[in-house]
Amino acid sequence: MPDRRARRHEATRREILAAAWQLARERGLTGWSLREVADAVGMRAPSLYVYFDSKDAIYDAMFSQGYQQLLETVDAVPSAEDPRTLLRDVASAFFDFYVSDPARSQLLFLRVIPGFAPSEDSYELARRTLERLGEVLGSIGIDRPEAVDLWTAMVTGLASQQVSNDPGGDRWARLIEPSVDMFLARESPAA
Amino acid sequence: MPDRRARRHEATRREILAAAWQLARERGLTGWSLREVADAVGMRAPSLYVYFDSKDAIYDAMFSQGYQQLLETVDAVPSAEDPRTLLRDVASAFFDFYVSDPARSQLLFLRVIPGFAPSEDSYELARRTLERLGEVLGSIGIDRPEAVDLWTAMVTGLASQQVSNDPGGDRWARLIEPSVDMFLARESPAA
DNA sequence: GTCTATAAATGGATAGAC
DNA sequence: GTCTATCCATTTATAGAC
Repeated sequence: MPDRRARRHEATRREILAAAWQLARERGLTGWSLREVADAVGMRAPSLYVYFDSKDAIYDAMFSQGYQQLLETVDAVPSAEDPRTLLRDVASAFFDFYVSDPARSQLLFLRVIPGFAPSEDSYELARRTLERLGEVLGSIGIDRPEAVDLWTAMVTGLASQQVSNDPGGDRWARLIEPSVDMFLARESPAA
Repeated sequence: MPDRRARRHEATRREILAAAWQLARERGLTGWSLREVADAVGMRAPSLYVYFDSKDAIYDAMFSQGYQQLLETVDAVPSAEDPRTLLRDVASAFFDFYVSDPARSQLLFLRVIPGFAPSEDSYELARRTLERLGEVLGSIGIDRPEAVDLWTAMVTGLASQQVSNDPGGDRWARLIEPSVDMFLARESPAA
């Protein structure tokens, strides 16, 4: 049972990540230091290096965790036969995901941190997550790559505008349904 | 003619801003220091304080300059009677503006710099610029606020995806025309 | 695994001579 | 207006004792 120590180690890693997320939400994705993370978990900064090789390694773990959460979010959308229903549900889920944590969205969807690039593994997870999103759209016949690209642009655009220009409001949230209708009118006129 | 000195002062300010833009493009919006800006213009860092009160003051001037450029970009779009033509031109102009300088786009459209907020004046310029954009859309009958919001979300979404997921390519650029058609099909079915 | 101590660098900003 | 000198804070990261 050598797992005892390994499990504790993993738990502490998670605790550190949770503290980093909290700080990122409060002061911006790049607005926190290792000292502050250490304080938040009751450690001194150097001790963090037992769990992460560098600050960028923390960002990388956050990146990975964020895409894991997105994957779960996508998978949690109830399947539906009706394209309109499914599209609305997926769009809402993604929109909420994006808006509920703008710092996370900056990390996952924008290149905001100077010098940081996700590791190979993390990038692969991101790729798989977006691929899954494509599969969900494919399940209702949206399978042209251009259609998928158009859909992602539309939904990320709505969410990004909501965050930047009406934080806390619903000015762009209210446009999800009209957008879905607009999209469907083009992509599956039969429906 | 006390302008001599004032004009030189203004010219140096512009030179400093140009250096800051250059560094922002090369190393990311927040990936540069005052020392580096000073080096780039052949000064020492403290001398910059003759021209700007702080680093945030430089960001504020960049913010203002960026929206000024966007205003000019919008105004440079040839007026057209045909909605489809005008929408395509405005969308392309905005898309190019966004994609051609991602660091500028982060500054203007995303809240990326911890602790920085534009001054009252700069914010007012931003507001006026976006208002102008609304007027251009209004000139072809797109005047419902929801329609304008939907349009901005769509175009910023396309540009943002282009920058993040296919830098240097045209994967989302090719979707501008289809997007405009999709939008028009909804907003002015008569056309 | 956690600590103290400290390196080593960098950051923005100020004081004061010239 | 520009400089040198320097402050003072902060940062990430390492060394080594416990």
